[in-house]
Amino acid sequence: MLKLVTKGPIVFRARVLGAVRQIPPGFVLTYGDVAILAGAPKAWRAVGNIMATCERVDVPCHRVVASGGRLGGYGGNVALKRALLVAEGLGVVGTRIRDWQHARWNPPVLAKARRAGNCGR
DNA sequence: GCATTGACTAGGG
DNA sequence: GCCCTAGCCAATG
Repeated sequence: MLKLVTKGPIVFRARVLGAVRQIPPGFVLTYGDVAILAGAPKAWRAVGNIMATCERVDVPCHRVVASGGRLGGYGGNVALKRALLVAEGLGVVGTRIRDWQHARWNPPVLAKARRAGNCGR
C-alpha cells in the first residue's frame, strides 16, 4: 500500500525520504518540492534538517538541491554532490546547475500540488 | 517539555 | 548578481 511506516514520530522523515527516492536519475528537486511531495509545503526547513541527519544510502540525497538551481549543501562535501550530479548528466557551473529548469523533475503530482493554492515559484 | 539547531526560502538593499 | 535579515517547520539534546 501507499501507507508506509506510520510507525512513530518518524513519519514525516519517511515521507521525505520516499519522495527523494522517487527522483529519477538525471533530475533534481528542490527542498521545497520535496516538502510538497511529503505533504508539508511549508516544511522545507525540516526537509533540510532531515537530509542533514539522513544517513541512508538508498536515498539519492544529492538530487535534492536548493531553490534557483543552487546546489545547497551536502554535509560539507558539496564537491561530491556536484560530481554526482555531473555524473548523471547534469551540467553544473560553480555552485549552480546549468539548465536548471530543464533538469528539474516536474511530476504531475508536484505540478498539481503547486498549482493548488500557491504562487508556484 | 523547552531551547537550539539546520543540507532552506523569500524579500530587500 | 551577491549578502543580510526574517520566518518557518521538524528533529534532536
